[in-house]
Amino acid sequence: MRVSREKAAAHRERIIEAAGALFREKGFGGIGVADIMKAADLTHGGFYGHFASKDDLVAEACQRVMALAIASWEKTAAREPDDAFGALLTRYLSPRHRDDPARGCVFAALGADAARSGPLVHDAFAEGLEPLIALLAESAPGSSKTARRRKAVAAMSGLVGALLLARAIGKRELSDEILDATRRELVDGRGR
Amino acid sequence: MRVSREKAAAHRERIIEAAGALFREKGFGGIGVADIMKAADLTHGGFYGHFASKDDLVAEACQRVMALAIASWEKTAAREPDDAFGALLTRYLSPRHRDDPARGCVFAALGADAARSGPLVHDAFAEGLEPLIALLAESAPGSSKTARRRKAVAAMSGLVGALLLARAIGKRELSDEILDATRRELVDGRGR
DNA sequence: ATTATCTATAGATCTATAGATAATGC
DNA sequence: ATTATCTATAGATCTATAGATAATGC
Repeated sequence: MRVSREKAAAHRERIIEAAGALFREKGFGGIGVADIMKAADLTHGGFYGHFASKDDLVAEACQRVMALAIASWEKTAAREPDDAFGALLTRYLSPRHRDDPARGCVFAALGADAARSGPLVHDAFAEGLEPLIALLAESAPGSSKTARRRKAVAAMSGLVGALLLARAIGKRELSDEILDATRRELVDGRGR
Repeated sequence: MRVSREKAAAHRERIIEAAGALFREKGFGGIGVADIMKAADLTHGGFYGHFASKDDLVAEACQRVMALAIASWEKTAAREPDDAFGALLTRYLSPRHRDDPARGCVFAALGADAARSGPLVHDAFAEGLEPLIALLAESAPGSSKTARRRKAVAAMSGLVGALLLARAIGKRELSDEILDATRRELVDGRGR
């Protein structure tokens, strides 16, 4: 049955939200439109009233997740004005983040999927990454702006790689070591 | 028609080799058994004489790729005995490596896929990662064995994350910056 | 009258298997 | 006789669409 224009807009939001979590958990190809609609409490066929295609939803869901990530990072940085760099890194490299990919970093969860996607997703990822690097650069150590930028980019690489590796391997011990060692090198090794 | 026992073993190798490249290029779910067999110049149905299931091949192909990676890293380290650490990092963070995922690092290409796989693949990834870290630790800077190990783990994170991000984003400029900045931080920033 | 949603299904694709075929190797 | 490979297909799943339904909003 038909619903109001307002409710339809809310349904669209529910689809995007469900997709954002399910894509991160299972990959772009690992979850189908029908299951996403079921998670949003809607029927399969209704999907194509909201989106032109699954790819369309992929791009939209990624953009949404990245916008939320930027806001979340900004909040963390504002909460710890004296050590935003350390706070951001420590939060990112927590076991809690490792164990909850559905609500975590989209680059670690879907970076490889994005590399295999079309230019639409490629560009969305570039536009989502830039603000995070810029935010890191603000509080990164270094005497010049260039040095801070470089440190921010390298830190971002370390974060994403550590989370990816920590999730990929089976041994809990090595997984914990990866998070700890990367955090210590990036956070404690600042005084150069 | 039937072939000799020797040729059948060679066919098995061809399947593993084709799978190693195609999985890295398209992901575990992005390529089917039929296409892998076609790449190995065999017919679809013959697959199940060589492997019990697609998952079986996934594990076998990953193990093969990781064994080759260890040998390749050892060769690079041996070729540059005075600066194995720098040589390994520079080679890994090259545009050439970024642009050829089918023959590149399995952790950057399939880490997220592995995280979504069963314990068989999880364990294979852990066993493939450990030797690479150990090799890095041999030539990593640091006064103690513990410090070198920590640096090796953090460097591994930086490598994998940089490659993943460089491939995920569309903008060539930012992609190049990620490789360069991570390399400079990890290689040049050793003198602590 | 318009339109958001639902049911049902077409068409494509993918894993796995069954049974036939033909060359190897005891 | 054994067995590696091939042909053909069952059964499941996935994207996308067509047509019906029913509530909204002019």
